[in-house]
Amino acid sequence: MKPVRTRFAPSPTGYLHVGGIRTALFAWLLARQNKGAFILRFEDTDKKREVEGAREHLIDSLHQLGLDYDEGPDIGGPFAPYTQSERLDSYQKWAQKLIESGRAYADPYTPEEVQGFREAAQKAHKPFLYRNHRPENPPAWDGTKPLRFKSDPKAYDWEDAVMGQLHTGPEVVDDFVLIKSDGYPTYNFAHIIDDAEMEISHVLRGQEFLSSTPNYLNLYEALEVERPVLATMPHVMGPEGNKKLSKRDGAKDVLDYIRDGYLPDALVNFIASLGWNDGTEQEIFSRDELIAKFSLEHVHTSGASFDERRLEWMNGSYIRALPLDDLLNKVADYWPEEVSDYPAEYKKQVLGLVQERLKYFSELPELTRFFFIDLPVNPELISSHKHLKKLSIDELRDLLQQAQASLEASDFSLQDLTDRLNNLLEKTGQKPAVLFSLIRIATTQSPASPGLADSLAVLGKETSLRRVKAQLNQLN
RNA sequence: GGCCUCAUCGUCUAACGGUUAGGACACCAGGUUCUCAUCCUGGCAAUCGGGGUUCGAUUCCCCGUGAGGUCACCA
Repeated sequence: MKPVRTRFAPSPTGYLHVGGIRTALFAWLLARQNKGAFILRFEDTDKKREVEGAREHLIDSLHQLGLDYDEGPDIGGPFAPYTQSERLDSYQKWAQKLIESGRAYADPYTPEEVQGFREAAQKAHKPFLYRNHRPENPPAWDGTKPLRFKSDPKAYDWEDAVMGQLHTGPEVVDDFVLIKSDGYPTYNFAHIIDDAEMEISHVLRGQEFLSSTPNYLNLYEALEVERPVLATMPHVMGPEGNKKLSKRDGAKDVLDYIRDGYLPDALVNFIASLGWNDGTEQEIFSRDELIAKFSLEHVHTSGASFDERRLEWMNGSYIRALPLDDLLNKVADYWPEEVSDYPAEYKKQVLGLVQERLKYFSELPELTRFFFIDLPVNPELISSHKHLKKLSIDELRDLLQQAQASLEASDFSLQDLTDRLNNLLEKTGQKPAVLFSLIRIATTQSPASPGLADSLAVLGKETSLRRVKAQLNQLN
């Protein structure tokens, strides 16, 4: 059995969105499952489209998600270099071989002439086939013209590890460009050569390459190289569900999710669940489980649309499962600015109270700000409260003064606070919905907070009473 | 337009000829001494349409319909 070697081969033209990273994830899972190798390769044969900094960005994305690769542009490997623009000699060598065997020829037409053929085909509502215009006596290839593949059109039946048995007729095989007039190979040529030279065993890629696969099969034959296992991934669709997820339509950079405080494991779990499932009702998979259970046979053939709410839920569930100390480390950069003077122990207590409310880390400031600063008294919170708005100022003040008196005598242990709050309910004859809401608003000045006794215990006596007093001043 | 692929709740999906078509997200209602959240309980909600094959079709076949992809010197 040949070793499993998979690759992720992006072009450095931008960032990775969820759809793009999924192909990388599946290739990575397959490699790890089989104790094989996962390879990163840059396909930078279109210099015009290249984006400054994209390489670093792509590498960072893989690192952040924990998709480690064994060979790549920055770490080298037995088949280096792993950047196509540094492998031009290889493409030249294989191109020569095709020329010698009569399977490649120089394209004598100008781009305008080819464009003319294309438009004529379009007008006639027929697919464009260059080979219908194949020149009878092409000039020798001097490198200034495109080099085209001389295809051998025929029908193909082949097995795709995901799609199953596939069939196409000869009408889809064409004379595509191998090497452009600028000397760089096309993707269609370069990736075939690289995959062969790098001994890639499984090629995973998106459905957009399905129609060109027969061309690749034709080229494999002409090159006399063995073809790898082909596995075609369905598209990840946008939230509308009707369009391939794309940067154009605002698909988010996976690094943005990391920045917003999504956990890599949650992202990986979520992305894997888009188009793959182990056949059971399991939803949450650890990374090790994914490696153990992944299989191409269970990758779906239909596209899945990306629902961010489901990702939020999943991330929240990962956050809740985290030991508090781990969570504390991970959220270190997400606290509100006002946090600087507070000791780690205090932050940990606060975090313990909001852990189950956190869907992603960047929510932390809005959830915890009142633990660190006195927010200005906001009369709206009472005037728009469904119970409190019915009470008079005098009633509100009276209730709050009773609470103040009791809290002044408290040691602010959670137990004592709980007892006192219960006593206050009895003494005032008020429902929690009234009394607790009032104290909660006074001490947090926020529409929502963790439980009252918990919050008071963490805030401490001095802060709590200071805020009660501020609220009382406002009620006078 | 040609070719290719796909089709179960709004969304992610389970059911590889026999189930009251299951789970999860979202949503709604109730419970957990207040809010938000967690947790628990309950609810809403799907096999695109039409033909076959079969004792029996979500499942197999055909035809429609719909969706996506592709037809570049982009990948």
